Amino acid sequence: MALGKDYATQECSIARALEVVGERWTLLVIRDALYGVRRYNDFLVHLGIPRAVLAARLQALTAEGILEKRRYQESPPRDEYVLTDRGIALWPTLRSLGLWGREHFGESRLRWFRHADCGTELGPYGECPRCAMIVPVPDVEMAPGPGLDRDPADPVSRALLAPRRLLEPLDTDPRRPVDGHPQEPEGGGRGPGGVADAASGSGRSAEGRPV
Amino acid sequence: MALGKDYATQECSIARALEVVGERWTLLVIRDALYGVRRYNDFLVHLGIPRAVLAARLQALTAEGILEKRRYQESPPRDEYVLTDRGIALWPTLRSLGLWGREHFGESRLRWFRHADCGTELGPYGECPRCAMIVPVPDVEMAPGPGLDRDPADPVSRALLAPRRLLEPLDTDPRRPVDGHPQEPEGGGRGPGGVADAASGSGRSAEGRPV
DNA sequence: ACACGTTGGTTCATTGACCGAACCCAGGTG
DNA sequence: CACCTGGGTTCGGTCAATGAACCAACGTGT
Repeated sequence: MALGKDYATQECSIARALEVVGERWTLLVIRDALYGVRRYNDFLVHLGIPRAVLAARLQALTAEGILEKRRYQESPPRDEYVLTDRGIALWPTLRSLGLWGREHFGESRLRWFRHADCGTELGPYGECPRCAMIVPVPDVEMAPGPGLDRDPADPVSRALLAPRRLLEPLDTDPRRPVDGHPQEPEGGGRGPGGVADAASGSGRSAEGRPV
Repeated sequence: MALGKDYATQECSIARALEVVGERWTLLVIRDALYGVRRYNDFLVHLGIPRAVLAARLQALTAEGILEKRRYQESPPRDEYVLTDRGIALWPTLRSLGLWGREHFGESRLRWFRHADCGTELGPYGECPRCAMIVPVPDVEMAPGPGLDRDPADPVSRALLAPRRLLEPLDTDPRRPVDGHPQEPEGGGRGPGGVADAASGSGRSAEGRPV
């Protein structure tokens, strides 16, 4: 990896982490993966990243055990890149970084993050203030804020406008069948409806509060 | 800044943040600043960063309001770079990133971070489990762990071996007069009553916040 | 007086990463 | 059989990073 030569002399977990995710685009790829992006082409159009760079990043992240490449259909062989636990564990870091960016450089709020179970907006550490717990990543619901463009050009941004849970597979092609939900085997009335389920919770939006 | 052209199209606070701190070396400079490094030469020898790159990073960080360049002596004019509140606010992000690096790629523990008031090790979000509060950055005490090299080559790493609070100015030159900051004799056992300084009390905005 | 060290830079040639565009290939589709 | 889509690889041009050298202001030793 590019940074290894120099960062290796740093005896520091931060430097070690940056060797893995510190290159350009890498954290944005992981962010997109948290948002549900899984396919090469979706990363490509959403990030506007050069193809060669994206291929290199996906390969490196797979080699580091942050993404997992897996085939989701055979007939025309198609692969998707899914976050592993190691990748999902970066959520607090990205949450923290995004919060810092908004507080110090953002003019208006672009996205809300709420606890899907109760609709309460997450605190700075990804906790639900009402439930007094750290919200598991699949239970974080993402919704567009007032500052977000309501009519983006690319289909991935368009698909991300609907309120949705983190990690929920993004479907930009309606013909593609939704393969069984990897997470949330929870029973309470929350069926494997995917996008439709998240949209049905839009009535809770009034409960969100600005920080 | 280098990444602005492409990241600007990303409507995302994470991308915004990465425009500011996403370039190579930048987060390591901020990490060192949190550890108490303040002088050009100390950054240089500790990071092993090319001089031109360090100068560019320090200038950019100063322009972004993350560092503040200030003169600490006149006779030979000498400047130091000190973290602003905006820079200190990156502590949770760096803490989170370092934790991820250690848990997933670190073989042994390199540093401890404790609540200086009670000696309890910090939790994953920078909180003190015993006091049930987010520990203000100047009250975080850093101590070397078992995996850290006990006899490093450069004087900055050597100075960082002593247990010390974050933001406490590092002094690699014993002749340098300490301006208003009580200086810690090396190797000293330390108690909760110690150092009460840390740069005009910045970073205490979250003091006592329950978690 | 004068050489030399320290701090904080700048300049410069070389290297390496990033960039966009073009090309490629396997497997459908009309 | 031409053409489209997904998922890449290849290739020249550009731009930033690198390390070494140079610079300048000030102090210190002799």
